[in-house]
Amino acid sequence: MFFLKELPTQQMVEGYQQRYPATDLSAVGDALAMLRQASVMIRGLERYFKTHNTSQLRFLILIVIDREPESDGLTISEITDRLDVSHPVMTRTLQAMVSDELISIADHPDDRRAKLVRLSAHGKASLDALLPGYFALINEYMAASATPYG
Amino acid sequence: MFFLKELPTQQMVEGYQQRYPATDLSAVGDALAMLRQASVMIRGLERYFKTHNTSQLRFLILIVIDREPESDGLTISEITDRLDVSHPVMTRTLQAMVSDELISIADHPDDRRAKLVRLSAHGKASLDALLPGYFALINEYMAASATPYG
DNA sequence: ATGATAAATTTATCATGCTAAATAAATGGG
DNA sequence: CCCATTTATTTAGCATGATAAATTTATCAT
Repeated sequence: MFFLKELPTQQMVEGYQQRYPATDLSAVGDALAMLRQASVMIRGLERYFKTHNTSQLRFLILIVIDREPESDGLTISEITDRLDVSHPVMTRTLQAMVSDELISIADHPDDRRAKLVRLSAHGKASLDALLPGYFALINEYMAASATPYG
Repeated sequence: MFFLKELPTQQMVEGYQQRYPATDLSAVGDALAMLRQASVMIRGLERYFKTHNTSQLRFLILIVIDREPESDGLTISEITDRLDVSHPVMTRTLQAMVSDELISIADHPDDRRAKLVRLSAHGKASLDALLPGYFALINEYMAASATPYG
């Protein structure tokens, strides 16, 4: 998360420029603006998920399972590979999602170390219920941030 | 933080489009790409701060105090207003920074509820030591993500 | 076969974000 | 002046991210 509410003024960045001449000023300004915009959006999305008693991570877990319909479930490691979180966080989150009956976790038929995670009907329904609001919210944020007049 | 490593393919987004026709597809694609880019950058920046025994929040606290040289310190609320974190997080972080002698916290002369936070010489030196690498890292990320050939 | 190494998952613990509520001081209307 | 409200900060406790290390099973070279 990036916390700075008011980005540095041009003047301030130029002050740093004098001290650190190798810096590409416009790149820094663009980067800070992007970090701020992304942070505001992520906050908005997390708020949306929270009002639906879920979280972005849970939502993305549902998505990555759902978007590979040809495979019969994914292992925990496969899900972790596709999402940039640590294994312990994945373990804990999946266990909570089993409690909430969004997914099922079964033994892997070919590898006794591994487990297969599958969407439940409730999980699939939950994903379908979340998607329209998710897309709508993203569209709102992008429309709000579009530069007027080009 | 946005965790999805591989963004949805065009095909997949179009699949959703059929189900949710009001969605602006290109805006969603742009948004997901931005969220991912920002997340990767924030991770890189946090890693940078961690190798210097600090964090992005501490760094930004130093910055917001430093960038108002005309005022003799800021109150805790003023710092919190400029950075988008909760008051309890600010309290805890400032206390740790006092322990590390990066800042000083003194009674406010005009308001006994409030406190004045000032940079110490060590805090100022620490900020100066962090800035070049910070700008360099941002430049790297922005250069890496610039679209080749336009 | 067996012993070393690698892979999948979990446990333990820490770090850092949050909200709700407590405390203390300032402010402002009667 | 005094009480109600507001403001500044802190305390308490929860949620969710991380890393390090443990456990179990698989793989592979001998």
